[in-house]
Amino acid sequence: MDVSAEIERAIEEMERGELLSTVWAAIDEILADTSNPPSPPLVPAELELNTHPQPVESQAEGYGACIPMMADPHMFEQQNPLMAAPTMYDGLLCQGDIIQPGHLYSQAGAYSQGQYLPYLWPEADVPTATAVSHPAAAPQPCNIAPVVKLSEGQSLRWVGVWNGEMLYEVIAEDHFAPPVSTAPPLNTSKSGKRKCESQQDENRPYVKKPPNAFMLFMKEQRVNVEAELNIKGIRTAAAVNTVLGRKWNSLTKEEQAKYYDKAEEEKWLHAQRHPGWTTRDNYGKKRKRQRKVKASASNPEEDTQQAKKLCVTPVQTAVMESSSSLTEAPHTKTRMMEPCDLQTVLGMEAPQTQTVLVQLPHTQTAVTVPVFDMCHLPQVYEVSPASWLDPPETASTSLASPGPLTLTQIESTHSEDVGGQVSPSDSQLKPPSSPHCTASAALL
DNA sequence: CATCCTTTGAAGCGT
DNA sequence: ACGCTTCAAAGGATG
Repeated sequence: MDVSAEIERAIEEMERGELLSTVWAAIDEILADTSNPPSPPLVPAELELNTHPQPVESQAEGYGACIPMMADPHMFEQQNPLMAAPTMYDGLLCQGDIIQPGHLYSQAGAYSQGQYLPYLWPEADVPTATAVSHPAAAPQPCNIAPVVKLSEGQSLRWVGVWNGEMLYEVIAEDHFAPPVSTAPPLNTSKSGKRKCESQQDENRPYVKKPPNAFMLFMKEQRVNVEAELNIKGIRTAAAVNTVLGRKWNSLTKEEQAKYYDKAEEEKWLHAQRHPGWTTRDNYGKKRKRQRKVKASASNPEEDTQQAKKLCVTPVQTAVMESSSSLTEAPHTKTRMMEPCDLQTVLGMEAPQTQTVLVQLPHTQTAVTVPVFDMCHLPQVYEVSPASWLDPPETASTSLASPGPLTLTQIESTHSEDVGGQVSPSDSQLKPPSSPHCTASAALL
């Protein structure tokens, strides 16, 4: 017997409010199974969500290094084309006051030098319109990390993205102390040198710049060029790079565009993994020998101070991801996050997960209230766009024609899967290229 | 062992 | 705004 079909049929016969209650009851039930102490009361259908800026304390580092939610309430007022359609998350989380991925990104804004990357949460001085446009048409997040209030004394706090999915932690309101990150340094370069000076001071990894288009091209073509040059007895990297530079310049715009797109994608991912990071953090850390000698000779202590100053950004983990019609945005593709990245985000081992797909009525996309229980068998709920289950539609028709409400128990995945880079998003229900917006929650 | 060399592009920095 | 500097990758060469 197909359990999913049975559930779907039962759901179709239910009233909406009853259904929502049932959904949340199911969620709560799993929470109760996986949490200790017991889960809070059932969340009412009129789920209260707090999208206003939430002061987050004790998050300067580690797992809790969630973004400072210093947001501007007006950010949610920014119009996104997606929002012209029926609200995503309608009913469950929307009602005009819920997490709306489309609102997590602002539309307008220039990506200018010296400002912030699209996905950054500057510490204090960001005006409302700091949002940046992703050159590759990615949506832009606003400077908000919403806190979803689940019920009395319990909320979801966004902690980052894992495998392209939003991760939330379930937080008790009296339990805001985040675990200390055990994430290993991200610098996996074989040399291990050139770490940020302040890393040792603040135990923070040196985050390298994302590669630009040419770097990606070099990476891809290096082997070929090396093979060619090796025949001639030329093996120095400098010589190879010279050839690669010529090859790059001989490419057509269309050929180069592929690498520019990829670079934008890499940049976006990089910012997802390292919110708050800018190239400024590395600036001056890798000086030429001459400069370094000069600097250290002049005032080494000042250098150290400068290094500290340059690397003040905490490891922030909150990243939002949009979805829907922005199917061409690089970030909408299915991605694998290394276990160590998950550690960076969550500050702990990749959890075992159980996934539930919830498709909401009158919605084209639904919200996720997935839960990671780090102590027991974690539960992950995944709410996916209706398009995952329905035949392909255009974005507009999909928005205009809400799909049926379904609640599907998908499957359980285990930490081995995560370690093997199989994530909740790898559910067979989801076409890899489908737009999606999901969230996960860590239950602490 | 740290840095140079060599390329292009992105971004920081100083003027 | 403009120009210069730094850093991304690579690995042999150099100090």
